[in-house]
Amino acid sequence: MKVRTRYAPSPTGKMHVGNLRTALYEFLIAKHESGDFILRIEDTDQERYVEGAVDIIYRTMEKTGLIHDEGPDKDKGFGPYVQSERVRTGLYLEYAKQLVEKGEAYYCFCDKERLAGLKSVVSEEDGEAKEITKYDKHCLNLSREEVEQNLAAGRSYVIRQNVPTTGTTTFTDAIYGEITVENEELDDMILIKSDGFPTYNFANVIDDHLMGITHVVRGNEYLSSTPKYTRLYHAFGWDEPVYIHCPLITNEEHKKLAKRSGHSSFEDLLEQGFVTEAIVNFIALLGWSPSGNEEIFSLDDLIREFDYHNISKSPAVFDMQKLKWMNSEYIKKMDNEAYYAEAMPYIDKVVTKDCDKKAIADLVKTRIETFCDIAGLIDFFEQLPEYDTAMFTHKKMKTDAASSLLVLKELLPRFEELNDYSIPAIESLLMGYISEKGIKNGQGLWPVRTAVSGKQSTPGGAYEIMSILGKEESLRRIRIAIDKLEI
RNA sequence: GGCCAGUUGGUCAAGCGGCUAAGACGUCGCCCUCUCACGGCGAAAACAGGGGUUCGAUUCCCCUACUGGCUGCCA
Repeated sequence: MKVRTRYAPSPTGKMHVGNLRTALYEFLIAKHESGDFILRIEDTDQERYVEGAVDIIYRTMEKTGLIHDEGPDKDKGFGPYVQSERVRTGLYLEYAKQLVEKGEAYYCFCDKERLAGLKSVVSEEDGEAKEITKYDKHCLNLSREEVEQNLAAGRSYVIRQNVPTTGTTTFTDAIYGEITVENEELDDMILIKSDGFPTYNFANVIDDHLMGITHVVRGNEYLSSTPKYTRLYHAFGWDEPVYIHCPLITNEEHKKLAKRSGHSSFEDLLEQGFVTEAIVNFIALLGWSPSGNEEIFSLDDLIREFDYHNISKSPAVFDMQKLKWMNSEYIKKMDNEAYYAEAMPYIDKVVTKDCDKKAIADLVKTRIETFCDIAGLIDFFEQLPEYDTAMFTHKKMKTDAASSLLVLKELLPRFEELNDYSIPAIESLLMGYISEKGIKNGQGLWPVRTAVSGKQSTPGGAYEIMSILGKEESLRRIRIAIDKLEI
């Protein structure tokens, strides 16, 4: 049987990394087996619907390369692929009625007030009070006539699943194995809401079946409601898909990754200067591990390597440090054209004067983890910072204020005469001077680099910096240094 | 509170009855070096606790602890 997976997001805002990982795994499972990957929009909750969220989903999937074979924009006959459109066909209600006929579901006319009366308050260990509701099957006792009357009278209703109060329900998850729960623990969940829309819990089962989905990937948080889905499949006489529940992704405090973490969404990460491929690579490895020791994977590599059986059971902390490392690996491997295109906007923001910005980009390439790091490294090209002459004293370089002053004063006229400020020309001038004086490289180069940058550490050395600054600015900075040192 | 699940170094993780318990990030040290990086080499660092089963448990079973999830006309 052909593998068919689906990514079924609710359009409620940004692309959470947990959702992105789910989409990625669904995509990889399908593509690993040359199967179909379907996009279905689950917008059954109009209250949470966010304008533009669907576009974010499209954009993210395209940018990350998770291209779907079927979806709202690529109807292959299983559509519509948007649940609100499916509601209009009346299909969910039809299926719900089938269950009512079978005694697996029932109409419920209870109002909010009665439901509220069912709540029992329980106090958690941390002192917080929690309300718990379990429906008491009150409306299950309604006779067929009473139901008909209520319906005819236009009373507001929902349709609930009828779960037996005895026995157990068992399902199998590909990661967690066999899980059995007491039916007593299962609430009669709502299938059709009073606004006529199906709940996620119901629509999800119907659509997965109708669309021929073979593997369902979703977060661990659905593990507890899966028995209810199993009952639904059984009630209809349908085969269940393979369930693949993924461990949660948490923040450093081991709490579910929340919006305020600042790196919870794909968009946040892009803003923070991360490369799309690195994000995808990193997320793939959160909760899944390949058979070998390799960690850098392109999407194609992942398709080849991915085996969902190796998904782990325990939650994974979203480790920014490792993402940064991985990002730096991707930056180092980028070809020049792509790298310049990405880096240039960040450089332009800091360096406004005319100079060889590609040279700046080159200097910074092996020194950044994210593109946002660029600004802090190259600010001195734009403007010589205020600095203290103590910086000229360096024990290991065997330099101090006096020796530096001497070096700079001797070098100044030579640089004034020099017209070719290319790296090789500057290098030969400096190295010529150093060997002529019989001093160590550091003794000659440290003062120059310091003078010309005004910083303790810089990307690149004296040659590179002077070459980028050009003759005029280099001389100006050397003279400033001399002035400072002479006081 | 109830139910479900999880627990290998700080983090991601391999392991699937017998190993000096991989690898990666991070940390630290050394080398390279005009600084910072890059690169190279190396070090420290882990099986939550207690019972079983077994000749032998990180691996299997039970209990405890801790963590997380669910307990919505949200998904």
